[in-house]
Amino acid sequence: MGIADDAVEIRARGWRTLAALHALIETELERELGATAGLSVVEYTVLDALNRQDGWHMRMQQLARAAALSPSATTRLVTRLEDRGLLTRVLCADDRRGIYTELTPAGLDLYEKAHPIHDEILERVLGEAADRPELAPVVHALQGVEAVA
Amino acid sequence: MGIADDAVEIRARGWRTLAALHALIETELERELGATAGLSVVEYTVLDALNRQDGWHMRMQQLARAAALSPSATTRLVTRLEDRGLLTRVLCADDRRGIYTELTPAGLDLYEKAHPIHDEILERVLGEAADRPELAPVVHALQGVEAVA
DNA sequence: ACACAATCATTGCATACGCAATTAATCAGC
DNA sequence: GCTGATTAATTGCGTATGCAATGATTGTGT
Repeated sequence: MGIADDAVEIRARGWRTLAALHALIETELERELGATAGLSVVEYTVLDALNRQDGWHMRMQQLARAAALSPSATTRLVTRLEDRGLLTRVLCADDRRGIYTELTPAGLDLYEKAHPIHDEILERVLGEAADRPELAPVVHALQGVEAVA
Repeated sequence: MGIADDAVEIRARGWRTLAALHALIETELERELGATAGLSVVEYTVLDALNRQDGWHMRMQQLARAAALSPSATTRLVTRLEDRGLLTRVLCADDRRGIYTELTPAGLDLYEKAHPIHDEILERVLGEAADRPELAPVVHALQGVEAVA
C-alpha cells in the first residue's frame, strides 16, 4: 500500500472516529436531557444558541446553522418550542422577510436548569471517551478549540 | 469566571465544534454519495463495514454499532439493502437467534464505485475545514487516530 | 416605475429514525 | 429435562427530518 492509499485510509478512519464519538455523545445527551429536562439535543442547542446571544435575537437562518438543520426543520423546531412557550417569534421591522426568535423567561429558566446537566453529561462522556485509545486523540483536540472569532 | 467555569465552557465549545464538523462532512457526503452512487451515508457505512470484514459476515448488532444505529433502524436498513440486492441475510447455524449479513457481488461493485467518491469528498471537505480556525484543531487530530486494536 | 431575479421562511410529501412491545432462540438453575 | 431469565432481531407507532415547491418580501437593472 502506497503513501496515497495510506492517506485515504487515515482520512476514512478519522471520519469513522469522529462519527463514533459524535454518536456516543449525542445519544447520551439525548437520553439524559430528555429524561431530566424534556429537551432533545437540537432543542437544547437552540436554547443555548439564543442564550449565548445574551438577550438578543436570532434569525431563523442563524438558528439553522447553529443547529445544523435544514430551513424546514428549523421552522418546525421553532414552532414546537414556541408552542411550549420557551421562545417567541418576532417580526423584525427592517426586513419583513426575516423572523427573529428570542427566549422567553420560561425558556431561559429551562435552559438554566438544563445547562448544568448538559455539562455533567459532557464531562462524563468525554472522560469515558478519553480512556478509549481510538477516541482519545480527538477528545484531547477538543480542549484546544479556539473561541469563535 | 473561575477555572471550573472555563472547563465547562471549553467542553461545550469543543462539543459544538465536533458537532459542526460532523454535520459539515455528513451533509456533503449525503449529497454527493446520493447523487453519484444512490447511497446514503449510513448505507455506505454498512457496505464499508462489511467490506472491511474482508468477505466475512457480520451480525446485526455489530452492524448497528458500526453505523451508530438502533436495532430497529438496522433491521430496516439491512432490509432496504437486501431488497436492492446489495447484501444477503444469512442464518448462521451456531446461534439461530443471530443473523449474519454479507455483501453480494453487486454490493461489492457498488461499494468499489462509491469508495473513491467517498474519499474525494472527505479530502475536499477536510481540506476546507482545515482552513477554518475553529475547526482546524479537530481536523488535524483526526490524522493521528490510531488503528483499531 | 416596473419587471425579474434573489432571499427568507413556510408547507406537502415521503422517508428514516428511536422507543417499547413482541417473537424466537439460547442459557442458567435446579 | 424443564421453567424462567436473557439475548437477538423484528414490528407497531409516533415523530423529526430533508427536498422540492410555494408565498412573501426585498433588491436590481433598465
